[in-house]
Amino acid sequence: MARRRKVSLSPRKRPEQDRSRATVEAILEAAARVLVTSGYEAFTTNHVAEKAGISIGSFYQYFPNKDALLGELMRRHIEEIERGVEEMAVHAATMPLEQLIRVAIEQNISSHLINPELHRVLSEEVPMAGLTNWKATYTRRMHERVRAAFELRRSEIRVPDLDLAVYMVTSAVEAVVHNGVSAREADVKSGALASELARMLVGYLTGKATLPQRVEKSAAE
Amino acid sequence: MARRRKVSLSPRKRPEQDRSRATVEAILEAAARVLVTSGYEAFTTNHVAEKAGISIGSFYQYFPNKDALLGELMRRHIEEIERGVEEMAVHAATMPLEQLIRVAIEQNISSHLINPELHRVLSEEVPMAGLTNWKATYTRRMHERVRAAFELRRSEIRVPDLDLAVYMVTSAVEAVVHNGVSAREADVKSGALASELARMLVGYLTGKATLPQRVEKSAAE
DNA sequence: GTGTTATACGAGCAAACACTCACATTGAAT
DNA sequence: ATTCAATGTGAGTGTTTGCTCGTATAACAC
Repeated sequence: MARRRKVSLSPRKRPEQDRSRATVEAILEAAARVLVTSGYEAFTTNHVAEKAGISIGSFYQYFPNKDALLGELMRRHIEEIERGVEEMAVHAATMPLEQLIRVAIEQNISSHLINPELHRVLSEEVPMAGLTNWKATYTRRMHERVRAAFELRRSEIRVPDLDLAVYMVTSAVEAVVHNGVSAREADVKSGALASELARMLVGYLTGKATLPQRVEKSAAE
Repeated sequence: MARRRKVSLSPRKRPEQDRSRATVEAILEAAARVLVTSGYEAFTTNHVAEKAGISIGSFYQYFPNKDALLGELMRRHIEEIERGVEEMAVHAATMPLEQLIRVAIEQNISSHLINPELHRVLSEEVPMAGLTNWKATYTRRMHERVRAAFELRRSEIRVPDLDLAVYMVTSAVEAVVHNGVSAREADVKSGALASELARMLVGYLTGKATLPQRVEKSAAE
């Protein structure tokens, strides 16, 4: 691997005409496709350029280096997720805790289903060293959001340390959903995983555990 | 990066004399040290050999390729963890559910504290492609263990689907502890994280949530 | 001692890959 | 029609790095 020299992550040149904007989009699409179908191992600048149907020279007209491409890809992916979260948050602002939890879990599941394999590769395979850590920023923002929502419902919540509770809940939801998308696909689709997770978290937060509902033979979706 | 040719992961040659056994140990120690101090990026065969104080030629006497070194490192790490789990399991075989959960959580925390940074690098940075997936095997074994423990206590547990519950519990514990070791270090040390996690899981499994205990100003440990 | 095997060495090979550069083509404004 | 900036090209360069192989030394057997 040749040493990466440049640290700049911003594009070398702004595309001005439609032709070049299309080139940039083609690169980003090909990049996502390569990651999804062949994993990070096959993610080389030459390979992406080839799959995008452009020359390697054109690639470096718009991206200063490989990391910049990865960064842009990740930025867009997170942007897409946060759009969904934002919508949900507005809509759910006044919901009671129990319903809020349920809606938030379903929102998280939707995020994971936008492009599951891309999401998996981006969060598991791509080495974070050397590129702005989008994930950490996303986690922090999510933490703040959840904390605010909990504070509005503080009287219902019985935990010794609200910050710790926020950490527990976000960490558990993310892991259970993230792994569940591949390991418990059926339960994700039927809604069983979401139900169980909601029950777990509501019980934890309110101190009043609810008994599991009988789940119908999944006539869902 | 030169293409990796060999697929064999077993050592090329067995060390027979003490001298060579020491070489192998030196390599493995240096490898762990490199991963911990400089991350996977700096993990090159030449670099590891240099840090181990041996020549690159000697390295390839005992490891057919780079992945074999990573594999052996991971195998040993998981072996160490499973020794601890095994001990705990014997000791906790007849405990009531609540206590079992608590002990298991503390066991998981111990595992993460053996060598936290090595554990982090191995599970987050090292690319799994091309090396026997130890993690999947470990997860499967853990799943079976937990399932057996739950079946022994089936009457206390109120969930619609035991397998799903096993997945939820293992997934949540692993994530909360794994991330907690770096993100909530103080709460891990004080035991607050373990308490909260236990409360969460017992409530989820039994349907009877316990109220949070007043946690003393952490005179713990 | 002599022969044999295990161990150690490290210069250098071959492939991979990020990235450059000199040149070609396109498009739009004048 | 001419000009010039925007865009596109791909062979080639420099570097990294996994790994080999010819050779040297140490340990052991007799």
